[in-house]
Amino acid sequence: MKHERRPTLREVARRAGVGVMTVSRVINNHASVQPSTRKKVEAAILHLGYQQNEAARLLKGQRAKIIGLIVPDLSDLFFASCAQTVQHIARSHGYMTLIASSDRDANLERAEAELMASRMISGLLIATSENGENEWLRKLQGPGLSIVGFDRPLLGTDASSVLAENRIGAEQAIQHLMDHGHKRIACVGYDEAVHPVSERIAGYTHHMYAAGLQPQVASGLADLDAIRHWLAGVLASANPPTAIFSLNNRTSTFLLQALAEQLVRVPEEIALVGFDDFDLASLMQPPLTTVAQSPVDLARQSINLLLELIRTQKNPDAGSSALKIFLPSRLIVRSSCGAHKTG
Amino acid sequence: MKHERRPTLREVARRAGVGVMTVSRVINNHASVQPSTRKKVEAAILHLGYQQNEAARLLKGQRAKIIGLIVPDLSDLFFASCAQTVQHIARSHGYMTLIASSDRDANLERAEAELMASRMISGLLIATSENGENEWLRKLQGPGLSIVGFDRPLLGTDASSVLAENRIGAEQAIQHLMDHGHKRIACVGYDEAVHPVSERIAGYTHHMYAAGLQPQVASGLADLDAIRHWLAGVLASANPPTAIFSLNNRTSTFLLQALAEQLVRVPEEIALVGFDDFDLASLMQPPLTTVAQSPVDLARQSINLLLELIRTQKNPDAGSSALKIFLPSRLIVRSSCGAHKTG
DNA sequence: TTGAAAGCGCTAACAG
DNA sequence: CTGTTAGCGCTTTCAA
Repeated sequence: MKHERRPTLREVARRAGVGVMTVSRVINNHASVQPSTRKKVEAAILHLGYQQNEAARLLKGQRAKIIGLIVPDLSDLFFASCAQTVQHIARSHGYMTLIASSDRDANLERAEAELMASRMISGLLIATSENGENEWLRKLQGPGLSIVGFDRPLLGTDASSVLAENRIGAEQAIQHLMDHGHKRIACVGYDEAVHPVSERIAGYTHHMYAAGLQPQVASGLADLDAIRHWLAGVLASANPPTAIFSLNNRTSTFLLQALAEQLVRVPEEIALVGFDDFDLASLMQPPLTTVAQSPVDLARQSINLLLELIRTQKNPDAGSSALKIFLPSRLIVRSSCGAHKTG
Repeated sequence: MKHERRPTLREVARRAGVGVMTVSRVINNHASVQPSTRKKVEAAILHLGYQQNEAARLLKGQRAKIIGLIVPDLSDLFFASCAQTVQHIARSHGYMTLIASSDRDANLERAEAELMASRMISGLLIATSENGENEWLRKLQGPGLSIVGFDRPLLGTDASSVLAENRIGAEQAIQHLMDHGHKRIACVGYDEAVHPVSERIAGYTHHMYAAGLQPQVASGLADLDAIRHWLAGVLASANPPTAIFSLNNRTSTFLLQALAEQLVRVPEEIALVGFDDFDLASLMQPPLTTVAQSPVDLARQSINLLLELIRTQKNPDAGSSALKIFLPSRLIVRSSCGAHKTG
């Protein structure tokens, strides 16, 4: 089989009996082209199966019809769902998606972002792992490259971001527990440096204080053993908590496991509410009450915003400040909180 | 802030006091360049922070340092883990990764693949959703574009693929159940048209026959209600199965749920082994015995093979046939199969 | 071993 | 409204 070169603009032009610029104009929906001419050109394009050569466009300084997506960890189901949605919507707008995991490393994230930028992507969607100010990002935000943050704000830049209502979500959870009479509510988890988690902790803490209760947060507990150890400790204390607010879905399942091991009945002896819903939450024993946030909604809003920025070429150079869009979180009441009685 | 153009080959050449071609040669490690010249050029490159302009290279017919990855569903944890690994290894070799979900649609898959190919990617990694012959893929396999399949073979092409031992995995599971005295073993699941699942069914069926037992497969059961209905049916039958082999991890969890609802004790009354391990399998009640296959290994082997093909530019045009690499699966014995006693 | 020239396919700028 | 020209930054070809 012979290697067929793809037809070029020139060939289309010749076949349509016009100049190359006319064809270029037709393709880019530029200015006015006589309808009759346009017809001829379109016929030729169709006949030859012409497709733009992006490399040539790039060389002329145009942007690639590609958006970049950077997440902390692609094998995290939350971000995987985001990626699925982003890619889906991007495609429907004619964009392909370049993906990268930052492995929770701000330096790697920066390197990936710069690599993407050097490839002339049109937009960058980023769930940053940079917990501090993001100075380098500002420099990438050149003309033509739109940037949107999601799940975590882009501190120190004027890029907009789409975030979940982590504070309010935590308050909902705590309030629910309070409504059921709990006063000693512990807060457990890890990754407290990342924005969503720190917001949850803040929501918890403030809400406890507001109710005149003493917050009690145990952070840095990332694995089952750490949870076991912490649990044994509080169970042996004078006034063990009657309820636990778990900051991550991993800790939620570990807590369930550890509580079962220590023969603590949930929710009778200790109630549990976890942040972040997950597939199997309803199949746990007992079914887990969670604060849910939808990765699909988050991703949809983010990519739509990004596409909108690309379309309008709104360069926030003019000192416009970072817009923050918050998405609601929702308390899904199952059994582990004690609101429904199990068996 | 002024928009700084990136330095070009010409500028490097001028600074080094040589011609552009010399610089190009240095960059591409071409033929012989006088060491002293090379030194000067390298210094200039470093000083100016020169980076290649890929668009220009593409225009000259070179391949982009990009690999494409197509999976059926990015929000499936198995494929998400693959994506994470692929991207990780690709990056370490200087490649970025373009990703797409085919949404289990062979036509969409084809469109994505062609789009990627038209972007001059160097390699394509694909877990195909085309259950039949893959004629169009053959045409993409031009010179310069290497293709590797993973998880599912690329039928009708001479592209190699990396697969899991689905048949043997199923046999392991069935044999384990037989070793514990089970004779009436049902096989339940869905997606029986996709290669890995059909292989599991084949493994199950053959192994049952080989042991002189009657296979009993119920397929197309994709949700909890379907599972419930099926279970109620078999429980009411004259000779209900004493063990179930679940083809998908979704069905495994649904079965656990349905069995609990019908007050069937696992593993005492019915034993259960599921295909595909997952994060929470060990935290289920009872902990699930599963046949595990590692997405990380699968992805690693696949991307490494692909990178090797790219490196050697092995064009299988010469009629070399599709190589198939099989990765072992592993039976993880927990409690649901009855080998360990719970409580 | 090195350099000069040609041109990949496209679009911006200018002519007509 | 339409066509011509001039490169974008690189690599291939050919000459020195």
